[in-house]
Amino acid sequence: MRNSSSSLSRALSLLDAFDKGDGELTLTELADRAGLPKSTAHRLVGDLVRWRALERTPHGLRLGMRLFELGHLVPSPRELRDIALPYLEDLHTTTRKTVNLAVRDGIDIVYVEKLLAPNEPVPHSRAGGRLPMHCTALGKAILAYSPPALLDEVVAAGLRRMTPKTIQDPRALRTELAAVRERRIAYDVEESRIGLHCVAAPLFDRRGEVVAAVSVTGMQSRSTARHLAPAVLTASLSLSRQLSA
Amino acid sequence: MRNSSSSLSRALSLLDAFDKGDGELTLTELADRAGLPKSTAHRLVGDLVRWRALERTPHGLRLGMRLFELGHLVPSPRELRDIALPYLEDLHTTTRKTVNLAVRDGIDIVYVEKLLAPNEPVPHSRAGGRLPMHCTALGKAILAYSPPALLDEVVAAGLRRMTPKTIQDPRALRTELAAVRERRIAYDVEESRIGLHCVAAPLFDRRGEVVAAVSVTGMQSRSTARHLAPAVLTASLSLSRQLSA
DNA sequence: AGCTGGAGTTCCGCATGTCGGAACGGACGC
DNA sequence: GCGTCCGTTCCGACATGCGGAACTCCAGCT
Repeated sequence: MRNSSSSLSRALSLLDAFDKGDGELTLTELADRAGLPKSTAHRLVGDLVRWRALERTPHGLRLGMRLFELGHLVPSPRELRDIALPYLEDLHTTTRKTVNLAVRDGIDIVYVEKLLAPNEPVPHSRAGGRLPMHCTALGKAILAYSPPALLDEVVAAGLRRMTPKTIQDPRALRTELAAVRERRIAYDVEESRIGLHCVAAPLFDRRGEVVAAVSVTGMQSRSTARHLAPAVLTASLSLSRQLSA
Repeated sequence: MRNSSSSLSRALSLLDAFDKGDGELTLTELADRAGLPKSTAHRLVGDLVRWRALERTPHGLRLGMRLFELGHLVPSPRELRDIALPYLEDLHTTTRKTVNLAVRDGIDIVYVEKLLAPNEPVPHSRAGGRLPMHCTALGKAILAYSPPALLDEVVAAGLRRMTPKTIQDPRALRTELAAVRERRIAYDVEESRIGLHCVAAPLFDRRGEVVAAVSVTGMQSRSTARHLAPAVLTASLSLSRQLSA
């Protein structure tokens, strides 16, 4: 098995152990999660700490500043964010809601930027966070304009149920996406989290391919969501034009 | 030499090759920068691509989304940012200037968050960016309240000249830091970039140790900088109190 | 076309660096 | 003072990473 054999991929599996929530792990926990013998983990961790992918704390290990730095250098989200930020801010000040920018990554979306609504408490997603496409407005906006093969992938991976309202039937998802194409707007009606509504619109690059989506979220009713659709759509059109320049 | 011998550190040196500006490199460039034979680089890159630390593009390789994700999970900046954001926003709306939050990393500061002034063009630093401590208000604010050994390290590393006004004399730096301690405010008068003024104040955790600093920047004159000092100081005190909770 | 330079990829034998069980040592907390 | 769970060290066997060299492919010249 070429996959887990190389010492590099063993080391990377150590880093993977951190994306399930907890910010701090002991060496033993780390070795267990990564499925490595303690002594192997120990040696690899030594290198990772030296490079500052990991940091030692009094009680264990956690991800280090080097990863923070590199994460901010990743070109695809960085360039998109730099262009989009002014538009997102406009949307934020006019709607006074939480504004999101996300890109596709495999069959998920990854949040690139999130401008929080003033009073809102902790959101359930964050910049750098990942959610499935089928249950988010952002994801559906992107999926609706992607090649059909992507939808097949999403369906094949299974439409995981996040709330009682999550779309789980592939046929229902198909007709939903057709509706999205008609409006150029996608909704999420408590499909990723109960109580959460969201309106999103796709963003296209100069080749006319979907690369990302914008959304406004955090409202309580379906009707306010509909009410905000024009603002989101307008922002998405301006931004797509900017991305084509 | 244990350092460059392990295959893991070779792989990490490939990632290091990206932090000098350019977002996209060819395999050969990458191998050269990392000082590795092409065939070795090729094999390692294969693993990194599989893990999505790197992505292949038509013309080369660039940092991948996995690093973006992990970068946002790094606890120390993340937790600080989450707590500080509301205070930064207050400072931003009241001053209408660019607001920065940075932590110390070795003898540099690393920007954790940056709220841009509305009209300002491209700033010279960004979230995830790194600058020396001795030539920035943020750095001096942190350095002034750090153990003396740190100052020695900074001096030993050499006070690199960024502009004609950069402090290069260790004695001058010492007296400057004493002044910072007296005011609880640090200034940067075109010491990191000509035309750029900055006011910063330190942030303390519950143990009374400096962990970070806030600043307001982007003004043209020394007097407006002085004028904004009370706002920065107030924000830093509130924030320090919050960090102690 | 034909050539040339530089890109990425493949091959394969050598030996180097990795593997991991097991044993050690230290810090808690019961 | 005893058990437990942590991190660290050791070392022989061996698997794996190493990298020079050779190959292919494409783009741009002449």
